[in-house]
Amino acid sequence: MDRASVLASLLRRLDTVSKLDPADIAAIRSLPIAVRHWEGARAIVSDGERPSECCLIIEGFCIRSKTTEAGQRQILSIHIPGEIPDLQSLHLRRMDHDLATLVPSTLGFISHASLLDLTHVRPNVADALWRDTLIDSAIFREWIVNVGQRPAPARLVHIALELRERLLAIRGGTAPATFEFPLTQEQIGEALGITPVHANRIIRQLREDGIVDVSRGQVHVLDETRLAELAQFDDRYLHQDPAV
Amino acid sequence: MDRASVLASLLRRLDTVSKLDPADIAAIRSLPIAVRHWEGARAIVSDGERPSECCLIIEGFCIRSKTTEAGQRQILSIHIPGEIPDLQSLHLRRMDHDLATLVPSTLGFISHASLLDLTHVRPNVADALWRDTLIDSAIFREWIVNVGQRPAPARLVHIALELRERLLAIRGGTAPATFEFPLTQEQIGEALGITPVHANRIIRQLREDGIVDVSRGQVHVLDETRLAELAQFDDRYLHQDPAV
DNA sequence: GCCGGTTCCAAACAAAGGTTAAGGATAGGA
DNA sequence: TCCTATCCTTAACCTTTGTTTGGAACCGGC
Repeated sequence: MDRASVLASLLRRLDTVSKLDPADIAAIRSLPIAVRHWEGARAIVSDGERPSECCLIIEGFCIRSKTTEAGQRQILSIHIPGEIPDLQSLHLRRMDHDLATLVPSTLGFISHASLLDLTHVRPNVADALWRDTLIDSAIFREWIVNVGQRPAPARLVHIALELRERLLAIRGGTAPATFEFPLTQEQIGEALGITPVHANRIIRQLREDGIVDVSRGQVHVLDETRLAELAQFDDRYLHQDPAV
Repeated sequence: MDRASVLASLLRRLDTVSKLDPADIAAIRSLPIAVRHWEGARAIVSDGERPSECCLIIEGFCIRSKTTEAGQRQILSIHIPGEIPDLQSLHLRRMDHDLATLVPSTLGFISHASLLDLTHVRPNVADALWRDTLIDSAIFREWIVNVGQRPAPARLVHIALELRERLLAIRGGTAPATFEFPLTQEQIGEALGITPVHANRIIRQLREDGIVDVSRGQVHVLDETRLAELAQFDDRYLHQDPAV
């Protein structure tokens, strides 16, 4: 995925509901972006830092996480191309969590200065970016429900289906039976609030039950019907549809 | 707490970092607000609805929650006077969760139209409100960590200390040993992702251990030192200090 | 082709939390 | 005053998840 098509997917997302006019789109397109490559499993910005730029994912996967004083890490969200996972740093100067790559990635950095400038000159763009951070927030809410209320197997498949849905939104097409899910079992545990040993247990169980196979960084859906029944996934909280 | 002082506490919060000028403040003060009284434990806006106004809490306590298909409720956040718990509805048309009062409350309703208008005319105000929703988001992140990583007793005291800290920010003074915490044990369970029976168990244990007494809608701190040790509460994620 | 690290897998046992069930306290209304 | 509803409390038992541990498989670098 190159820079042009990533900007396209960013623009597509921003354009839902908020009606950007051609000048808004041109202004976003002409934002200065510094493209850099990043190794896998490397920090982009860390808890406590004060970044001066935001990071657009052009290619790859990133995660946000927080580590407790006791040293336990909780993964907060998974991010895909076309997203700006640290947009909040535009108005929250000091990072309260970590952002890191999951796999080797191509990132585009946009300075806070140019983004702030743009939002002040073009209220439509400000609304669209604001809305994007609000969807981020809606995903956090569902993540709380997931970790707080669902049993571990349902937690795993819910997160997997959310990721598939979001990949679909930027790539188009129909829901694939196999898709990328580049987390180790340890990271899956950190996302679900369980130990890696237990993550292994439920992954094995889901495979044996013929529902889904999570392995080697991929998800293979084995039984779409039972998967849907288990996950109880309803995509309304992603606010993808501009009509509603 | 009357309307003027609530607007004052709202303004104080919005004014951190974002530098509102006198005209911005005057514009916020002259927003049309419809004040209404609400019973306790009543819905304000519900999942799926499309509200046309936002709700400023003038007096009382509110909570946001989501209910799964299986009928389990997860409380997502607790809100206090001076906050606008459904500000996100300004750009996310359809509610993806419920907002309800916890106790009898006085609410001030502000139309989306007048708020949108204000943000378009005054970029400073837009930034301040945007920032407010980003802090909301930061609190969700910490809530995920709480539910995902901490054992149940630490979860409870962490939430209690967060609430005390936020009450302090609007009321001023020093941290009180006793403060309001108007949740039943069932609601505490819904907030922490545990059953009411287990909530009762840990509350009793914390009381027996002489750490904290949670009862009759109040928190009484018995041992500030051991409480802090258990909660591992660090208020940085609340982004209250304009200097950092 | 070997080596050291990571990841995955698995079993036995321990602890935390869920379930069910039932009695007791409290407060407002008839 | 009694009645009723809600909340709190407790106990016994069961299920899920954590802990500890060890081994197998895989992979990149030498």
